[in-house]
Amino acid sequence: MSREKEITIYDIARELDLSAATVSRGLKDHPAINKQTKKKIAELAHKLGYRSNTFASNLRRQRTNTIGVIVHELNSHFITSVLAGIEKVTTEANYDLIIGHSSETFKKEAANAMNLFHKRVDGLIASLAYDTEDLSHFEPFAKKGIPVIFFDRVFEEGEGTKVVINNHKAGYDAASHLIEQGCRRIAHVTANLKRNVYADRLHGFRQALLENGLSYNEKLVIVNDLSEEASVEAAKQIMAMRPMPDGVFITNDFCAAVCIQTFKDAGKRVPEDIAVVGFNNDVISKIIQPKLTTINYPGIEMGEIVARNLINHLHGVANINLTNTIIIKSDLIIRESSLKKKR
Amino acid sequence: MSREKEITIYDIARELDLSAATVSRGLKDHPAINKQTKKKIAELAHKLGYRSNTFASNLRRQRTNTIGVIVHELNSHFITSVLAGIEKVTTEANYDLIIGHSSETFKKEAANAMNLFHKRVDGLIASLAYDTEDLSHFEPFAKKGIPVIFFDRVFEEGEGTKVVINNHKAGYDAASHLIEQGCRRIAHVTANLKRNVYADRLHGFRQALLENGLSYNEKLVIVNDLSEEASVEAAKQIMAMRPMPDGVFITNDFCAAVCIQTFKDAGKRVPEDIAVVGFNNDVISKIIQPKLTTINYPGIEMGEIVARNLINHLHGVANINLTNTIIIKSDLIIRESSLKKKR
DNA sequence: TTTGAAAATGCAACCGATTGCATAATATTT
DNA sequence: AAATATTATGCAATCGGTTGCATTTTCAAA
Repeated sequence: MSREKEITIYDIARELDLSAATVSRGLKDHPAINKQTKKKIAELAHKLGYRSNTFASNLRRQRTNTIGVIVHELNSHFITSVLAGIEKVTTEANYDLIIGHSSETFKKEAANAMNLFHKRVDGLIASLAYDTEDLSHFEPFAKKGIPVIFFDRVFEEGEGTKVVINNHKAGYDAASHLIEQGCRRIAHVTANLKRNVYADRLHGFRQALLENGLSYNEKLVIVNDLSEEASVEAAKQIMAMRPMPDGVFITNDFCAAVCIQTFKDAGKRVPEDIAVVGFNNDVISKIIQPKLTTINYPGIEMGEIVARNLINHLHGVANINLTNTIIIKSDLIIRESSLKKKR
Repeated sequence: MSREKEITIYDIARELDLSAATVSRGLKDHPAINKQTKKKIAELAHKLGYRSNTFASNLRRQRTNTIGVIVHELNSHFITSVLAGIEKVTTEANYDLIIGHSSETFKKEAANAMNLFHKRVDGLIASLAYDTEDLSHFEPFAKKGIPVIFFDRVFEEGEGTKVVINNHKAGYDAASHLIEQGCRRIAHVTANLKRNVYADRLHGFRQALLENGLSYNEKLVIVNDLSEEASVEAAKQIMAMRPMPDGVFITNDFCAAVCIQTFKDAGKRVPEDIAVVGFNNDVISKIIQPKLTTINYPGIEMGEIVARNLINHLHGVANINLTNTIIIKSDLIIRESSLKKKR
């Protein structure tokens, strides 16, 4: 394990009988440097295994070329898609990424925010945890003028820029589809209504009912934490409702999958006895039986849009403080779990 | 957006009429500094909103207190568990984490490795991509004496330290269980046999067959890439085998779920017509119908062990170059998909 | 009061890349 | 050949924390 000495621009400068300034400029293709010189520098740098010292550079330049991302979880298809989109754009723009996840807790979210703040990210992208109820942990960023963009799980009253899907429309579409399939008594399983995504979907859901002459009944709305146990429980509650609902809009595919399983275990048929619409278009939606009708989020596009906006702001070609909300469209994907009418 | 000035130790030193050296030592609880002084420093630092400049510190100390992690994917329960374990240990030891994922391609894995190398991580933890066939991209680390530990997907011939589960035993257990359930013609769906995890499972599988007086038939072994399409295809191949196998050991839960679905669509009953054992104990294994018998990896423990070993090495209290392989046990979790004998 | 040891603090040289400004080298024009 | 413009390079300060060694302060022992 022979520890090689670290090569610096000074080593290169000495060997080529140049100044460190020239080497520094040469390495980053500065126009004032002679092409021949640049070539010699690049070659020697490569030969010696030179690697730029980011710390020295960051220290001097007072920026990090790093963007922080805080997500509520990693193990969802949607989130990894968004990350892929962010990654694509940031990589192209030569920014590094630091990803933190909050495991859906406010505490870890705040800790992550502080951590990224201390790491001096140039910008931050965040999706809020399940129980986050104020944004004070992002204030240090605002004070230092570090841009923050929220996506998906946002705080509607909050200041910053937000990128979301039209959750209201998604809820409206889901309910309309169920009604169109002949459902007349539709339940809804959702989560923390303080979170915009869930509240908006509920509003859309409700509007669709009312517009179609159905009544909106709060007793048919179940709020839980979308865990496995809670999902089983929700399914049981639904089956115990009298009369039993003939359709349900469940705001999460995993939860929907568990509910369907529970329905089936109890001898109910999906979609005949009860039609189900989920949310997210997670991998699971295509594997379960019957395949799940769901709402598709364009994760990659969302990630790209978020990242692009942030980077444009950092480059000064746009200002996110002028934009407030960007809405991305989402689609209903119809599969068997909701098809009462055979086509 | 008032951009606050950044506070440095010099600001604190000036205000308290101390030297920067004392402030620096005071902030990190150096024993030579007077308790009163430390307190004053800490208070003022807090009051002014001081944040340490990592770049200056890293530049001077020539280390980063950062550990790099390269995984093949993020969206698996196993991987996120491992990450949680790593995170726990590294956080306690005050190390930061940079996580990169290769999307199962060698190319991205190598790019990630270079990136982490340039970021000067103090150590690296990696699980190899599907198609990685040599470890030359990790050589720069070796040359600089930066420790690298591999987990799960490793290169058995490779130098470095490895942490794995006993894949041979897992394969053996899976096959033994199927045999014990009365299966006599058992197929196996697996992936790239150059990857240790798959090769070892196959060996164990084979040994169990032979020990139980069954013959090992290569024609019953399907090698694919575990994608959705490949899984459907594999299931069809199995159904086309004559006579059709009465059991199958599939080395991935997702693939197993798709196969089961395909079997059911074709009118085959699981486990009556064909018993299925998966691998990973992914969330999905509990949702599908019938629930999937599978092998459980202790992800969190694996992450903790990997991280602990790395950090001990960095702290000089252990030397990973002396250890070669650490094997963690795994268990067979029996659910309905393999239970031919009713209990 | 002097002395010695222990405790607390300061000095100053790093770490390596960047960049405004000055200067040198070369090319172009009179 | 001299003067001017153009191109290429160098000087030196700067970013902010760290650390070996020197120095000062404090306090107890002689």
